[in-house]
Amino acid sequence: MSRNKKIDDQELLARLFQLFREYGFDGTSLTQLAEASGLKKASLYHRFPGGKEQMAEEVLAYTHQWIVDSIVGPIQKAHSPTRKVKLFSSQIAQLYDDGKESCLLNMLLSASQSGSSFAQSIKAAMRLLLDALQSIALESGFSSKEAGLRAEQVLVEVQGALVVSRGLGSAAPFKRMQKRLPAILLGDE
Amino acid sequence: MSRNKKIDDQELLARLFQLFREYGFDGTSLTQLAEASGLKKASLYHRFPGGKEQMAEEVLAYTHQWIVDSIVGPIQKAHSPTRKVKLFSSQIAQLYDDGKESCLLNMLLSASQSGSSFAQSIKAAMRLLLDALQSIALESGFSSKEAGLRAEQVLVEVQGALVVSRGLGSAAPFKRMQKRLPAILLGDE
DNA sequence: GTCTATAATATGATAGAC
DNA sequence: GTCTATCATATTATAGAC
Repeated sequence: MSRNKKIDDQELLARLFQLFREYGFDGTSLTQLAEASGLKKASLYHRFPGGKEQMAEEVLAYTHQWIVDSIVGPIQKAHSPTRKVKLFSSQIAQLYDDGKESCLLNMLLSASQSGSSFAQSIKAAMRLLLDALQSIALESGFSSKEAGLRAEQVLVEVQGALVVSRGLGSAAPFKRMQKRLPAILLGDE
Repeated sequence: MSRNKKIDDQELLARLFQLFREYGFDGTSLTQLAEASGLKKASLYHRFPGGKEQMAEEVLAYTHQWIVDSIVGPIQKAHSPTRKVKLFSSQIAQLYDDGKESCLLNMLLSASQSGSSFAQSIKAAMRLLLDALQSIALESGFSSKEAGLRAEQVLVEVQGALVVSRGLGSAAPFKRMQKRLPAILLGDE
């Protein structure tokens, strides 16, 4: 029934995701989005009647689901806090290509005030990550409050490492951040 | 001799800085830059023949100097590592308005690949901060290598806290990050 | 140094055929 | 669902008067 589609929704969103995360909302043009997807502008508007803004919103939803499927899910299934941290570490390394790629949430934060409601989706995605991280710290024996603080610290370190790694043009800060994660979440300080 | 200028260079750059840091390079239009500076577009081109790109480059240079004058300088003059950390903490709180404002370096990182050489200026500014932070850790008794790592960790935490604070719409992560700084740089862990 | 006026182009978006 | 063609507007940038 939907074999008329030149490109399926998942692959389409994946292509748009790449552009928005590299150039941000304002830095990405419909021409780029059309080229990357292999569709003409008018076709993109057929798939996203809300235009560029809807594209970015759906890319955010796509990212939200990626976090659920590739971070939250696997972590829940892992059998020990140590394994969970390792999983988290390897999954973000994949998502950000060892710190060479930026974070979509950070890139769309700029356009957040521009009327649209990216802010809400960004906040929801961050909360998703915070909850997953807090559950690890809880299982490690920390109090609920302390686990929450450590989850936040991890999110801060991840986001910061991405900025610094890109700023310095080196993956080293990201990798060193990865090494600090176990101590923060498991408490081996 | 330059009382013909409607607005002096420092004030002009300060206005452009505000826009670039809030909306990024692509998100800031010449119309906005003109309005914020009180100059017409053509006048902006007279001051910045290289156009918007030159404006952003000079704003980066302006930021570089701000770091030298308001971070590096005061830290050098402070008499103890504890005072230096306090100074750093209060200066970044001022620069980022307690985490409510974003970092120009992060915002211009997106446009870095777009041909221009923002990357170099961003890297230089980060190195400036890293050097100042490392000098504090060194004075605290850490080895050169360990001091370098802790300086990097602080920069990572600052950048990350800004992203997370804006993402969650709360100044709390930034403030909690500030509380962690003394332990990292002075070693009270 | 600043201005009005304007150019050249890119942008987001739509109409209508297939 | 995708396309060609097109629109209206916003964008960066320049020419030339004051």
